[in-house]
Amino acid sequence: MTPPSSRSARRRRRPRPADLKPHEAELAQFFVRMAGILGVPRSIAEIYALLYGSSQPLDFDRIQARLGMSKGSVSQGLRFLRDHGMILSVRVAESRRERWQPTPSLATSLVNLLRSQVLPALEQSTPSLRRIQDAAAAEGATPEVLERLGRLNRWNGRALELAPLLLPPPEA
Amino acid sequence: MTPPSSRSARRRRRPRPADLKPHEAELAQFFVRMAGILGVPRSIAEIYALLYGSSQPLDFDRIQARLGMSKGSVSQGLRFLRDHGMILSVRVAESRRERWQPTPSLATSLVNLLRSQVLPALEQSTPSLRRIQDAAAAEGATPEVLERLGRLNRWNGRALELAPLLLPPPEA
DNA sequence: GTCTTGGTTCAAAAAAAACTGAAGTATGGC
DNA sequence: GCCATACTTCAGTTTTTTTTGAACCAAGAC
Repeated sequence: MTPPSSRSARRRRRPRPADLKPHEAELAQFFVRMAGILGVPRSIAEIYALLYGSSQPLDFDRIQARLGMSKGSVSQGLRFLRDHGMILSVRVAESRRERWQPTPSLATSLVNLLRSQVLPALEQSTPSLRRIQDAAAAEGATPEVLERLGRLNRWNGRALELAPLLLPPPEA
Repeated sequence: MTPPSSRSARRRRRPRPADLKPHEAELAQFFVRMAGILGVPRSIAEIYALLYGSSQPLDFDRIQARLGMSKGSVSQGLRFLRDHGMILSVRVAESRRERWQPTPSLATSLVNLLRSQVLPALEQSTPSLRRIQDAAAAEGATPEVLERLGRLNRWNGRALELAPLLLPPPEA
């Protein structure tokens, strides 16, 4: 996104008082960059990266300590990741705390994430698109414009049909 | 994006002093929603939508007037769309002004857009990912973590190989 | 029941992105 | 060359998103 600002240039690294090893920091950087493309906040990407590179599940306090972020951010980040099926909690008998680890398939996680962003937009748009096409027709738009709008409509419909096949609904 | 804010909930419509017909406004809304997913600014989506629904190419001043946005935004928006191969200019003999219209294939436009966002991130990441994997191995990470990192690495490589096939390089 | 632990919530602060507009530049017409 | 038109640039401002942290709540231990 070169001109107005830039999704790529954005998220200029404000160094967080984190306590990560160099390769952990680099992994975080990678996930932050990728997440940026979809507009997922830095703090969430950092949490995921930490868990992704960790040999064992981590609990709330450890995550907060290693990343040096607020309780609020950790809580919201974990909620987001959990809701999108990107992390799982395991509980050990001795402790009341939940311990988190990444879901086995990153691919599935990404599809979940995309679905959750794209589908609602598509659904909201369906009736709109039809109205737009009708209005344009009624107003004497050129065949070329009508064809463009028609294609938009068909795409929307096909995308909605295909979506459920990608993965079982929300929780899966 | 439910918790921190939301890419979907964001871009709450601040009504612009625009002079669009109802169906044009609705089309703009559609493109703004879709663009939001990829983090493309509202003003850019509005310009594209206006051109997309227009029966003839429009010039700079007309775009500015219809959308009620600043010269700066129109200029930057057109640059972005042009640079990503999403619009084309036609010139008529009598006038010095450029007149803009959408590129024939929206699909191609979208692929361009994606490429321009994803590719640089992937390229930047390649050396990083290898270092991360090595560092983790050297540090005695579990086989599970090493496997995760390896998969990341392979994906990155495959994505980079595939990318050039999607479409001829930058300008095309 | 009451206390402690393990979080969640949300209003306010901070940071980042997007937009504006006035000043600047480039190109065509003369 | 000189002027006017047609943009482009970018510092400053506005808007939106993200983060913080203190107050709150819930569940298990006692």
